[in-house]
Amino acid sequence: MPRPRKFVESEVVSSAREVFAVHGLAAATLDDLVRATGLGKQSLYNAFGGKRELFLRALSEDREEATRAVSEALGHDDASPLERIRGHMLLMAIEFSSSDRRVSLTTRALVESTGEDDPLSTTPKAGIEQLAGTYAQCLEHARENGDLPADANVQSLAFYFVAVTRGMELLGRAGVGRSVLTAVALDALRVLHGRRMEEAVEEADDGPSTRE
Amino acid sequence: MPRPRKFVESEVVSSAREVFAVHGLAAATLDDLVRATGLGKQSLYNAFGGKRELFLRALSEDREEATRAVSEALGHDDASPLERIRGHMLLMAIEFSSSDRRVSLTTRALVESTGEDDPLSTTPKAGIEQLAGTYAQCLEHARENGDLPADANVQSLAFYFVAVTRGMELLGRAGVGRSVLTAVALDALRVLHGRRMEEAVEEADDGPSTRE
DNA sequence: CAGGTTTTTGACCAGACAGTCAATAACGTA
DNA sequence: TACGTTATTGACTGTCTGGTCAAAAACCTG
Repeated sequence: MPRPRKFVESEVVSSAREVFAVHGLAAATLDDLVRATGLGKQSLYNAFGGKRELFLRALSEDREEATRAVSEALGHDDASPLERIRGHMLLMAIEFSSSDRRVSLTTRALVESTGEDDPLSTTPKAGIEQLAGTYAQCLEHARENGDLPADANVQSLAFYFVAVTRGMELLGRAGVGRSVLTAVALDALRVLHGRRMEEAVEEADDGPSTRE
Repeated sequence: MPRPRKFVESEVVSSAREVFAVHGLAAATLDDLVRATGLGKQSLYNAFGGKRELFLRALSEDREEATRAVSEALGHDDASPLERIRGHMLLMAIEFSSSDRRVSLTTRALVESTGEDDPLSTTPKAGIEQLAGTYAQCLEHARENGDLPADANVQSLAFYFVAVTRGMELLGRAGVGRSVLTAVALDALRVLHGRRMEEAVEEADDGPSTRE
């Protein structure tokens, strides 16, 4: 009997996520969100509770999507584990050098968080650990395959890849060019292969210096 | 004959930098700055022009200090170039896992910037390139020493180290523990050495998993 | 088709915030 | 010691923001 909602919650969260990815939590105004989602202020408030809560929802979605993306990229067995990681890192290089001004909500939350027990800090931390777990799984397979030395520390390597990815995101935001980012990704991968310098060279598509 | 200032500009910038490092540009209120610097609003305004301009000054200082720190760490010839980089990365691991809630203004500026031509974006970009230049110099020495293969791409490796450092900063902010960060740093360094797994293990001080 | 429940709408509010103004104070010099 | 210059002080302001309220609307069921 109650009046039904005119919106789909997940769609609203998606739109909000877009806004937050561009502006961040503090800089995004409620009006930005109202405009982007199409809902009225009060409806937003009824459904989510406020700007911060909405951000938290968007953050969860962001985390889920990131985890899913990495899981998929590393999960297919169309290639060896190491090749999958390679493909994934190269894809990230391309993504992070796209010109849109988006920043992952994980990074945004981390930077805007006010304390270690702030959900803005704990959620990203959990996300990072989950992501690292996904990498670790793939790396473990590689180790079992003999593609990685038996004494490889799969755990720390997993966090290493998360760190590199985060760093590449920031460099991309700074406007560092695609070729550099790709080279960085290939450098990062060399940790897994020992010394194979040639690869880094053959891949870089548009020269090693940044556009300017 | 004019009335002299009661403050030293560089000290004010330093205090402001502290505030911005904790809160960021948007979230820092003018009152925070007034309290931290000891100046009145109007004095701040006279001397610098406003919050944003003050941030830009602090950002410059941040960039200079970062560059100087890396230059010094990589410049001494008390050790081989590669050993210097190693020492530096391990130091970063420790620094980034300290519990203070500071974030480099470079990272903050990048995240809060609104466009690629925004000084909040261009300054960090220049800083990153300058930093990469410093790394490149050190790596070049290593290459000349024969500590690096002749075909090593010193340029991209330099950006690689900047990226890893940035990533470690973010992980530290998320509360990832010192041992993990140290292990990450050591993993990152393996790019330079080929495959030497043992090092990563012997160095990690308090176990490879994060505290929780 | 009427009633109950919830959403929507749009006006409203109190607080905070960056920035300004005008008056006062402090200094060096002449 | 008086004057000109610049710093300081503290009160002021207009705007914007997140959040709230109350009335109207929409839907489903009985």
